[in-house]
Amino acid sequence: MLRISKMTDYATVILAHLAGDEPVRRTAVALAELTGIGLATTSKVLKELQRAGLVASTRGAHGGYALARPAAAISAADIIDAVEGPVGLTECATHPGQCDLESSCRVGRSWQRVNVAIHRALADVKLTQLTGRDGAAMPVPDLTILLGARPGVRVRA
Amino acid sequence: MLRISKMTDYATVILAHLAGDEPVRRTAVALAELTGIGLATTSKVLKELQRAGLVASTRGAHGGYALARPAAAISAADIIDAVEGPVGLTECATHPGQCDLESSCRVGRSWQRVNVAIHRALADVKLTQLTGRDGAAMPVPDLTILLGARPGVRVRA
DNA sequence: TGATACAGTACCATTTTAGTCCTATTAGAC
DNA sequence: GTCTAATAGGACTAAAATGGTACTGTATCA
Ligand code: FES
Ligand code: FES
Repeated sequence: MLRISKMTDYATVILAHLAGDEPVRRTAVALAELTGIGLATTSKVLKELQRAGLVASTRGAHGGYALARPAAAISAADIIDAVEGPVGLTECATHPGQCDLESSCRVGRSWQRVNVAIHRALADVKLTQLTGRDGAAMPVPDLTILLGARPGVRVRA
Repeated sequence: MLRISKMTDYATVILAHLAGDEPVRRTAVALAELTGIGLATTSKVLKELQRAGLVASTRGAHGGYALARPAAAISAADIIDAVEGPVGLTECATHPGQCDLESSCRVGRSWQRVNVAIHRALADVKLTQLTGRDGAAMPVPDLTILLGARPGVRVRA
């Protein structure tokens, strides 16, 4: 099945430790100890998250990292995009026209649609849900794979 | 974003060429020519598809491959599983208990649920839809990410 | 029995991933 | 000011996954 990278998993774990009940600021060292992930790696991940704007950093003494926005406003899709970059579901999807098979292949577009559908689904999964601290059964994101829809026939967006 | 492997894309292209209006049987060589994929690679993919039970093979003269079931009964999930194996979304998901971080990490389970949700979504996307030969806007799989649901609270399954 | 076509698998090259390390920069404390 | 705690940004390496090829064996049919 589809796979998220280890780094993305790390990122989630780290973010979860920053998503306390009120906003906390923690140093990379502290987070490394809390999570059990190697310091260097923790640091690397945090830098990526900061570049992507998911965490805010402060340098110098008493510095550290904190969530840039509330946990409820950070989605699984955000995390994945931050760590893994915006690579598409298929290779052809990202560089259209580059693929040799494109002539005999009517498949690319479809995968691409699956792609956005999944992405959209993941965008509805918030960090609060990933950490499990989100209380009772929440309003379920009514996600609909719109693969079948002809272009423009947006179904239940 | 999440990525399917090139091999999976190949598989889809190949399957698409087997999914004519009525069941066709084609040799690996023919499929390689039709699709533009290298013969060796085509062959490899076909073997995997046959092991997974998606295509049926006949050996010897006049042999070849054909779909093992109607295109409408083959899903994107089937294809991915066949080619990429049953690896989970996270590493921890597949070998529970193996992960060092498992103590400080309450994330694994959640990803796993995301995993099954996506898998379920992909199971509703049929080969007919991937090839685009499925006529008008089809009944949309009413897929629901059930991440928020507490265990047992199955939402709109 | 020979030709055709699949089955299995071992193999290699390339790319991607995971992880480390080093240097620069910023902020605060004394 | 300058020392120290912390992040920023890379370069770099080792290990694994991926994509692709080749070879050997086996089944089927004319
Ligand atoms: S394989 Fe590249 S466009 Fe379909
Ligand atoms: S990282 Fe392995 S269980 Fe969460």
